[in-house]
Amino acid sequence: MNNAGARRRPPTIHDVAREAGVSRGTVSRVLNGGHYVSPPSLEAVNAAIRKTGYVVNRHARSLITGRSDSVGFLLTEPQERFFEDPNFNVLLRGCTQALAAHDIPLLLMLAGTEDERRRIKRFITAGHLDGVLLVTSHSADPVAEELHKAGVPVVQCGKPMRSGSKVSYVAADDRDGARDMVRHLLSLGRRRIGIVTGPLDSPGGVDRLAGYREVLTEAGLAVDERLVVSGDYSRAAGEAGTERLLTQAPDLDAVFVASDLMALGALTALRRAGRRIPEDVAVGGFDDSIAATEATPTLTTIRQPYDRISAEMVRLLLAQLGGEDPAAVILPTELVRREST
Amino acid sequence: MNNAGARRRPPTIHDVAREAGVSRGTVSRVLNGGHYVSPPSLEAVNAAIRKTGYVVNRHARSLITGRSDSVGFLLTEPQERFFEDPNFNVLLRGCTQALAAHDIPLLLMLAGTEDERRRIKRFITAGHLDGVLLVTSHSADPVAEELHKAGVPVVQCGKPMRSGSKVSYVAADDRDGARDMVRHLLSLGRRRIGIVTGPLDSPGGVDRLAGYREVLTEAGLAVDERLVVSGDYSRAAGEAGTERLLTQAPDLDAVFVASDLMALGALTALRRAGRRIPEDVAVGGFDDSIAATEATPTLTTIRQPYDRISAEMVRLLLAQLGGEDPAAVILPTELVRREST
DNA sequence: GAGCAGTGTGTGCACGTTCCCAATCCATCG
DNA sequence: CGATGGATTGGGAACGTGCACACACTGCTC
Repeated sequence: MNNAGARRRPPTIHDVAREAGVSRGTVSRVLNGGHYVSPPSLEAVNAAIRKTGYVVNRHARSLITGRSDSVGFLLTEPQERFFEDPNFNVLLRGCTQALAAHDIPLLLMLAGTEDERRRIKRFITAGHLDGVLLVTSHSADPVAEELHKAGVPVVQCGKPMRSGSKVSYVAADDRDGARDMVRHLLSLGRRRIGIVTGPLDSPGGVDRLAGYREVLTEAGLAVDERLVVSGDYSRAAGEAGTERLLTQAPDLDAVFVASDLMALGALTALRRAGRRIPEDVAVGGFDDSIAATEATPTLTTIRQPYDRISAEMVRLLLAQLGGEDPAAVILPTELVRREST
Repeated sequence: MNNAGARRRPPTIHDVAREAGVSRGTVSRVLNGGHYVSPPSLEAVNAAIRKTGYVVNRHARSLITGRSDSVGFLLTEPQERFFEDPNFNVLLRGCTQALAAHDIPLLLMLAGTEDERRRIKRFITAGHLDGVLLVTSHSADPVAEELHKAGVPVVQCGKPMRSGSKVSYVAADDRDGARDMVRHLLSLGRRRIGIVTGPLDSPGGVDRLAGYREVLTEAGLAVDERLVVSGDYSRAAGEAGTERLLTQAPDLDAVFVASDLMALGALTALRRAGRRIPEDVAVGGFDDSIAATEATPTLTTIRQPYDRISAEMVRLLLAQLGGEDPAAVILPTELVRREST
């Protein structure tokens, strides 16, 4: 007889208690920190756990504690963006690993359509999740606020649009990063610096543009509005935006593109227009995603510390679960110089 | 007073029963299919559910049913590959959505290191998951077999290495796809066709190579071993492999590269060697990933129906959960012609 | 030696659900 | 008219755990 496939009934806390010669209560105490347990009991229980192969039943525990000991990773973004943009993956992996270190499973929730959003919102507010890590690039999204209002701990990636919001978030210092890049371009002697911005309904997009304006003004250069076009971080937008720039200001000698993915599009557009990079036009990106090193030429960019961002998101969420108040973390960026400037 | 953040106690099945004027049992029956419930009761219960906003407590349910009503998506792959290869994302999204349609949450588990593998294996075999969707590109991986032996339903993406295995899997018809591509290259008049294979410890890699050999032999061409090098689906391997090909067989006029990602590397290597694509060397990829359309020139490739693959994986898993036996599904591929040939 | 504080241990209850069995109702049949 | 049986309903028990409480024991103080 082949009985592979027949799952045996897993050992319970009772089995462990019997094996160790103690009561359920003592086993439970060992499982939850080991306070008020004598050394002999502790040892006996641990031995029994090893022997029986006991693993706590999370459902029974959750039923009584009211916690689920799991968190959700919510991505509210059109589906194509998820494939196209490697940054989501980096964040997803970072969060998964940071949580794994705490033995907390991560539930992946993709809310592309309005229908999915509704379903997911109901799932979360039903109390099936202790908290939510939220990733979205158009931060006007009300979902963070809604979940927070419903009493669900949330940490958002990127600054929320509404300034009065009490939602936790982790973001890179967009404005400072933009300043660094534009100063770098100026230091190369470039004076006609264009910009393809991020979405201007998000603080990330707004702040990068603000840094650009600030440095130019500071350098005594008037901001020429023909050098400013807006995009949405996608590759296609980078290409289209750069084409507009070339039309509006054919004399540009540098472009600051607010995401690496858009910068790839910019390279395509510039090459098609016969401009050499970086000789004719220097190109600066933002993110330092995997795309930056794979591009030809490799891309000078502003590095966002994604590994730290995901680690901080998890840290803030766990802190909230521990009763602390929501908080904000701004992380520094760094200029990475490569061939495109 | 601001009491946002105070989660109210959610309504239970008792509340619904009281509201509807029936017993818990009746509510439970409505929740689980509505058999043996009179129309008036059914209506009353549904009204009460709407009124109270009741959502079933999955933990309490799982505790008694022994099911968790959630499945895991397990990726056993070095971490970099997860970022680099867009195909994983496509699969991940496909599975998430197919499961969402059944209201089944997906837990993401990334097993890059040996330590993570152990932790995850313990988690799964502890019964916290009803089943596992497994994605790996080196299918010699014993984890599928192990989980299956432990009684956990598994569906693997890609054919397992061990032929005696009873593990469910979904795969594209690798051999047939390879045949189509090589026939296509032959039809263009190419006669010195190189190949950069996938990992040869996986059926996918082996089968694509087999298809290549088969068509060449069928066409009366001897297989020149200098035209065969092996890779691992990564971009870097594609570049290195193509360089080796150019050294071993400088007269090649086409390359069949066993993944689109490797094909990107091949384009780089060929361009560096001064070969025009497709005039001097035609390049054919495999996958039809997002990379294929973003490459310059765009890539002729063999389309793997990823959307159908993920849908079938979920279907097979749910079938197993319903008591059906493991099964295998092979899906047809399709040649997509673009600029590189 | 009684009282007390602190440590260690066992037990009953509750969490919210499903499952199972018994009870009831009603229509049909002999 | 009683028996039969299917449809419908209610309620007890159980799932495995954490928590509150009661109790036992120790060592110390007065």
